[in-house]
Amino acid sequence: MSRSRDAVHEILRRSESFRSAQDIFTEMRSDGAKIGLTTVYRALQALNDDGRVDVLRTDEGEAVYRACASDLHHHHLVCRRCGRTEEVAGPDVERWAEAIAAEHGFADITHTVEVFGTCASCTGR
Amino acid sequence: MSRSRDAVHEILRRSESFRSAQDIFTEMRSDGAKIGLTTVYRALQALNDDGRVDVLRTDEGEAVYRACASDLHHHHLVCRRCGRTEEVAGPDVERWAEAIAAEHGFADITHTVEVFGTCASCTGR
DNA sequence: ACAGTTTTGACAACCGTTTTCATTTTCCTT
DNA sequence: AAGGAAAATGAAAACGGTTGTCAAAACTGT
Ligand SMILES: [Mn+2]
Ligand SMILES: [Mn+2]
Ligand SMILES: [Zn+2]
Ligand SMILES: [Zn+2]
Repeated sequence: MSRSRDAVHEILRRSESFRSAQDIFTEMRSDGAKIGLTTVYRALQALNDDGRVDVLRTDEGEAVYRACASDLHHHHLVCRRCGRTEEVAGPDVERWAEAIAAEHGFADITHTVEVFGTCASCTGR
Repeated sequence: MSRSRDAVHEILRRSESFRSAQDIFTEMRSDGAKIGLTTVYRALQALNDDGRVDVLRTDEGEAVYRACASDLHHHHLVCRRCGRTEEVAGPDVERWAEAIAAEHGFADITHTVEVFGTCASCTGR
């Protein structure tokens, strides 16, 4: 797997915010690329397995993807209006998750933390 | 809306962990209740609107529900093995979310924080 | 060039959720 | 109690995102 995986990754790297599979598919097609929706899904899934993209679920249950800017563990601050996304580090949250888990006897911890809000430029309008 | 909403709420209150709509529907039917899947979905949605149940999405995108033990804002510590769930308060996380959002000029903040791990009794085996 | 392997994409199948709509139940006014 | 408006219900169809199928196409090394 390589040709189309790179193409999908490239789209994601050029994107400002999270994108859905269908969304990516549509853009590639209208750019003249001859790619199938299935392949887009496969590429996204492979990229995610390799830790090169983050995936998160919208409240409506759609999976949206974004190329990670940093290789390190991080979280997201997403504008619910325009989709703009900041990657933020959260040492405090990490510690909290570990502590609260230990306190309840839970091991082998992972966590999901997403913050949603209205970004500065969207607040103005 | 009332009869079936209460029934669904009751199922949830008796449950130890998060339950899916289909799951609840199956249990109610095999208990002899004459209820439709649609009504279960409507009940869950109403209960969630009223803040009486929490909903979260599994990694597979299925919505799972649980009656809130506390009326206050809280988060979840979920055993990925057996589904056991603890409700945990996180003043530190709340502060962190507010701070990180303000720092980036985001307003009108909400956040989702879920911690997954293996609970004490599941670790033993 | 050849055979073997991997990748691809049109299409169908899937699964959870929502919509539709006709029927039933509940509630309110006589 | 009777009648009628309003809300609730459920079977079935529609929907939307995702995954599976399978034959064709693109690579791989020899
Ligand atoms: Mn990221
Ligand atoms: Mn809860
Ligand atoms: Zn914005
Ligand atoms: Zn457990």
